Amino acid sequence: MKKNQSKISIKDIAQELGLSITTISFIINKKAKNRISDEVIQKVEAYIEKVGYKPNSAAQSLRTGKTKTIVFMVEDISDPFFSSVAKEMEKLAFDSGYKIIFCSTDNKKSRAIELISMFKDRQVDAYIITPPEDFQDEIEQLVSENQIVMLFDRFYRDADYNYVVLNNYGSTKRAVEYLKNQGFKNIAYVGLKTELSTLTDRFDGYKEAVREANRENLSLLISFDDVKSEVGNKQFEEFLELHPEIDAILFATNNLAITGLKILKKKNIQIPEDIGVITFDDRDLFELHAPAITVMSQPITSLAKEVISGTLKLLKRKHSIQDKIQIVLDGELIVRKSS
Amino acid sequence: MKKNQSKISIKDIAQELGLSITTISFIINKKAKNRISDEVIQKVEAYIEKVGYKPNSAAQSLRTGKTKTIVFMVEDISDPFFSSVAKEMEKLAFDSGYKIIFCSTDNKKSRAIELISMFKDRQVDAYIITPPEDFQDEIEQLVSENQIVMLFDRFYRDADYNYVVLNNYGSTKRAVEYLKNQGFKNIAYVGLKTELSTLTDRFDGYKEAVREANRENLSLLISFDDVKSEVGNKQFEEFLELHPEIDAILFATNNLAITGLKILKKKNIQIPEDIGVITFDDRDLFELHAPAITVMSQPITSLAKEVISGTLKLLKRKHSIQDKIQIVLDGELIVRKSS
DNA sequence: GACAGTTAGTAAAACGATTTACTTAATAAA
DNA sequence: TTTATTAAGTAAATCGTTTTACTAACTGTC
Repeated sequence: MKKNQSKISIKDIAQELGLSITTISFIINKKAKNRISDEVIQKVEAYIEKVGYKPNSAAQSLRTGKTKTIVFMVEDISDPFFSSVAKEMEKLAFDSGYKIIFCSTDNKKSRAIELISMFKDRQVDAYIITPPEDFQDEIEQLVSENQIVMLFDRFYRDADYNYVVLNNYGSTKRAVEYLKNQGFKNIAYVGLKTELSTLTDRFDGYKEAVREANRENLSLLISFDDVKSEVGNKQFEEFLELHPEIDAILFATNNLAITGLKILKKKNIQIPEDIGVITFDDRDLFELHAPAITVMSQPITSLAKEVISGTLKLLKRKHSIQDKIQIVLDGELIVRKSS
Repeated sequence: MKKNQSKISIKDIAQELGLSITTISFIINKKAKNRISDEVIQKVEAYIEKVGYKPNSAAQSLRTGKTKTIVFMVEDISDPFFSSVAKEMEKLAFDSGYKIIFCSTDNKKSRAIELISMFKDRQVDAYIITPPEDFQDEIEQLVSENQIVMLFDRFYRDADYNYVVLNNYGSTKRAVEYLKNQGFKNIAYVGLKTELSTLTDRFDGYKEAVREANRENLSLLISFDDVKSEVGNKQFEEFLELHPEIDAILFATNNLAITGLKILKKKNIQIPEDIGVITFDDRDLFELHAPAITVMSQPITSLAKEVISGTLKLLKRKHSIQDKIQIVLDGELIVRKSS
């Protein structure tokens, strides 16, 4: 009674109740209707409840080929945006009986390949991926192997995959137009030097907005690795010196904004008097900042909801040759003191 | 060649090479020495490499009872402290062939119980847990079922479990002493109303430090649910009004500090001229704040390293009746302008 | 040349579920 | 009474590993 209690299997239940394994299995899987009498069903269910039986998931996986596990391959799980989404996703998935495994690529292609290879061969039912740069071949490969793949945060405009992303183009355009309406004339864009759709779309939105306003394109693109380094700082400082006419800046990511705000503070530039500021992604830091920073915020909860419900929908499908799930959500402008 | 390629098993390899399943398995598991000829070993390894065979983990789990999975049950995965630790942990664990499943309890006992029940019965090799309040019985239960349990961030002083925690008592004491040495006289403590060791130890450290300095205990404890609400704001404001003598505040968590800084700003209290500030946990927000905030920072990387290496050590043990793994790390004081 | 000892390998029983293809008894239809 | 139909349940194969307990051939020793 001490050591043996460790595990109770379907077989034990069958033996105890004088039934066959098949019968128990049918009942557990709700396939007992028109096969097994209500009386027996009740008896078995009561017994299962009583002893707290839980099926062994390894055995289930082996037999069915499904693991009830979803991988969420993210750029960086310690980034507040991704970790907030992750938290919401986790909850929704768990309630549907799925576990989520998170992993960070740091936007490194090699790391991402490594991770996918770890999960290959059916250890996982679906992949939710924020692909690093130059990753379309790997996505294509995964899809061609009939894996379920959902892209998140970034996607490939020319290819037909499942995705949930922000309307980066439109949201950026709206942000620039807001700045314009506030009376700012020379609006600069500080973004990342990358081919990720998230950032190229934001840049395109900016360019279109300034074009429509007959204004000059004043932009600085910093490479991903330099954002938090001295190199990035220097580039930003030089950019400011080169363009004294700038009276507002749109930062394309929260990390860029943090770097930028440090420099602005250092140079004693007043916000919003000297330069107005707006940035992507809300963080409590921006609310607390002096002055509080206007942001284009991503709808975390809705994004998470769409990603999970979409992925679960894909998991339920019999044939993969159906319409793709493609969701685009708008950002929300939260106006504060900085612009 | 198209559909059948889906999976390749040990059996296929055995057949293809005219060997037995056993032989292949031995070679894969490095148990072939003194059993199988080098020639055969080489041939098999080459073939495995060539076809890119990966063992089916469900079958392995079923047979061995191990899932190569660790659960990290955390208070809130979207909290920067926990998500930073999570990221480091994930990396270390993955490199040892373990997957990590994260989940958030929101410090709710009921949610934690729910989650544990989901993972019960060997779906998981080990639990890393930041227990919510009043959770010792559940931990005890888990341990008594011979599950591997590692407590993180908080622990039970009177019970003998595995844990990795910060030296909260000593770190807080040091922080107070630093304030004292900086010339602050009336040092207040703003903490959480909770029995979690993390917070009680910090409070104890504070009390001891002011006692040694023959100073008054000026403290406010806010309950967890009120921190980000109006109730919390009001309590803090009243506290300040009640104690105009306060010239420095130690915040016990970053969330408390954020709330507090908002109020201080609203009341136009100058930092550090009117009141000096120091808080637990470093966040980029504190560095960027005007003025930059002095913090008692937790050694994220070391904490993650200790947790994972400790857990892996436990996983390797044959007998659970060995010494517990109990690690206590010191915080690092990062001095900035606020004190 | 008989015996033990080593070397190189294999057969087969698990692990715990799911599922197909039965059996048997009772009922309804002809 | 015979036959077809339905209801209620079960036997056994299978998923892909790991591992125990073997066999068979060879080597060396006395």
